[in-house]
Amino acid sequence: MDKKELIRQSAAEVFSKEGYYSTTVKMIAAEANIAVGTIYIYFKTKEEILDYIFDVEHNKRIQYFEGLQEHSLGIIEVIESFLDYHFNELQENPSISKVLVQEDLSPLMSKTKNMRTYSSKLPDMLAEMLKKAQENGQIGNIDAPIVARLIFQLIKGSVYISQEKKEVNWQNEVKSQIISLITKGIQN
Amino acid sequence: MDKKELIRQSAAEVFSKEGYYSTTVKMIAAEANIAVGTIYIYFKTKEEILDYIFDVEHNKRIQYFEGLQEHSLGIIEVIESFLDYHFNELQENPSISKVLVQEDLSPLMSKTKNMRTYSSKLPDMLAEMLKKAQENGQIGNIDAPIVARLIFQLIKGSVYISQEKKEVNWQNEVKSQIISLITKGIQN
Amino acid sequence: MDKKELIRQSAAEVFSKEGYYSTTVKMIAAEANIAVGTIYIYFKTKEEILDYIFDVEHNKRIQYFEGLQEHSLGIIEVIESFLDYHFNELQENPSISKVLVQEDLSPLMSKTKNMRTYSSKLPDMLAEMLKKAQENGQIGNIDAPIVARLIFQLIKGSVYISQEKKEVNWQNEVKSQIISLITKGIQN
Amino acid sequence: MDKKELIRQSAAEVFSKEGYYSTTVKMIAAEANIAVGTIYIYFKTKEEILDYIFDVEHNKRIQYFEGLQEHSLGIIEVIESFLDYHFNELQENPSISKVLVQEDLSPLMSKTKNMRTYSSKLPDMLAEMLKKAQENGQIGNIDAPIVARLIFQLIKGSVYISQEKKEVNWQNEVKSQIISLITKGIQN
DNA sequence: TATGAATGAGTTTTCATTCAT
DNA sequence: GATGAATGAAAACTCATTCAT
Repeated sequence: MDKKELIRQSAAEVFSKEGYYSTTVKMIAAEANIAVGTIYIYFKTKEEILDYIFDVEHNKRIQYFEGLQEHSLGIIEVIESFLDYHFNELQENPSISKVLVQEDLSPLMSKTKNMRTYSSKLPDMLAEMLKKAQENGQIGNIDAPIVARLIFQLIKGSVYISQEKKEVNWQNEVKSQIISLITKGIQN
Repeated sequence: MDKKELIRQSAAEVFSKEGYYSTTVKMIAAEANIAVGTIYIYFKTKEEILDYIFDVEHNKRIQYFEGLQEHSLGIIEVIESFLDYHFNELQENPSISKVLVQEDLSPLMSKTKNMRTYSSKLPDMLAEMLKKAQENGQIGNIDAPIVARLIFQLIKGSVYISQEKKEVNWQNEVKSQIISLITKGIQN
Repeated sequence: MDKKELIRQSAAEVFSKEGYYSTTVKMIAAEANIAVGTIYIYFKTKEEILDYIFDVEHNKRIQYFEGLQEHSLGIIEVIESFLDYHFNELQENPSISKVLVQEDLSPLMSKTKNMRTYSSKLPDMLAEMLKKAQENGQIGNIDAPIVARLIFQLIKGSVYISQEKKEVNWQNEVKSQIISLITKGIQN
Repeated sequence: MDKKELIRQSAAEVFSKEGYYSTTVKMIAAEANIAVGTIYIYFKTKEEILDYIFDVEHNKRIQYFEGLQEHSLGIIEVIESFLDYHFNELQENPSISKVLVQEDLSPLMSKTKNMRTYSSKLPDMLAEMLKKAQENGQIGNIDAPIVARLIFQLIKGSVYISQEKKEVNWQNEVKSQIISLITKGIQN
């Protein structure tokens, strides 16, 4: 397997369990079954690993989002689709999702470029879509940029809420409640 | 002024600017104009300071919440009141609010007992109120515990969204959009 | 004893035995019987310790030199005096003298500011004195700046030559040969 | 070109710019356009490369010196010849000369055998010649071993002095001042 | 021979915590 | 109680050296 990829996944695994700051590079190396030095062949600093995790995941989401736009779906369906994607990822890659949410929610914590860049790109894309839906009369009179951000807060928050109970039913319930809240919330 | 209180506020100030892990005890001492050693008279560890910040703030909020219950307000008014309280705090004590949200959102990150305890207490209280409102027919058919949690995610998220622009108008707009989203979202 | 002074001397001791690069901060701490961390209270980096050693020693020499100028001595006496001072230091503080010479001779090695600044100041002062002596007809037709530098090379070199044999007689002989070489060398 | 020779020159190039300790084996490999592993086919350790540079250069000088002896020149001419050789090398192979002088001047720094061996061999040969010249009455009453060493200090020092200005004139002036200083210095 | 990814011991530096004053 | 110098464990990161290809 590609070493960089191995490191990315191992790092996410440990970050999600311990948090970025409590994770040592040695831990990541142990998780990946490689030597510390090897990590530094692929990444200049520990922070760069976190950056890379964001890079990859955000790009995946942005691409997914862009893909959605081509299908001329209603705004509700778009949000629903994205939530599906999100919950799917959460189940398949719980560690990476957790890292993504965890660190993204503390923008004050890290000064990394990537994190800042991405953390507004996705909401901005959604805002754009909300605006169009508004012009089409699909949804009510809302402040698109703010509501877009609120929606992402709900999506991110779902990671924590999901964690409280492990049952699949709970996760589905969380998703359906978010959908319901948003659907009704953006109507006129 | 009470030393413990001085430390709490100074710590919150620095935590909010630098994040918990990047803050050194020396920085807190400098901010408080006292010696490092003094901090260790009032707190056993650095983590205990963070704990204490949570302790105080959560208690304030819980008390405020309990106070609200006595006034037999409608659920929407309760939420609105709490949001008022929250945004007021955000303006008066931006640093403490930021710390509260920042570190609370990463339950995975810190192993502190207090934080875990509190982070579900407030949602549980709100869930209780939502349930009653539901029984009264005030609101629609929702999953109270989940929705309560989602509402708190929105409140927490508002700290970040508020930060994007400094204007008071923006803050008011954020608040009103949250209210609107929730109000419509929990109707039948 | 002053801690900074203790560190300076301990560092010089180890540097002189092992060389700057082969010396670890742990070694310095061990030599000084203190903890590594203590060193970092007084110095920001390992390099700063070297810098400080230079700072102190060069300043001593510059002051000594300036003191000599007030006594309106002949140029030969000045050089002789400085050599006396130099050999005296060499005997009393062999480690510091060695470090001084060792690292000063490798200007390419360290990019430190102090070292560069000082390493030409002393020769420049001597050049000035040589020039005046020349104008007075005390000495012959030489290129003052170059000869000043050559004289310092001889002085520095004497540290190594002195090391070959430990006998005091050898050291005296080295000194007297340097004096003789210079005295005759700068005559007409 | 011979690989070992290529490595020697590339290493000298980098050593002269960065100093021995700040040079990594990777840098040498990059300079030579070969792989790190290749270096370890020809040299067992990094130190051995430095050793080899000394080896080659000292041998060149010793051979040159031995060649001089066959021409039954006067001592002054011998020194002058050697200086010519030295300054010529300095212009043609500045990097190697710098390394030679830089690292050789710190016998305390490296524990290498070769360096120690050579650093006294050349002075010893010169001392021998001085002694004979003394017996012939060519020069005055000096301490041959010491003066021989002082002469080499001047030669080595010239590398640094030469560096201060790039003009050829300056280099010539340095050489002529050294000759003059020695010539007059060893007369009776 | 030649390669360069992998190794891990060893380095500098930081910082929570202690304790003599 | 208050101080802040001292501590040393632990962190991030480096780099000479090895070895499978």
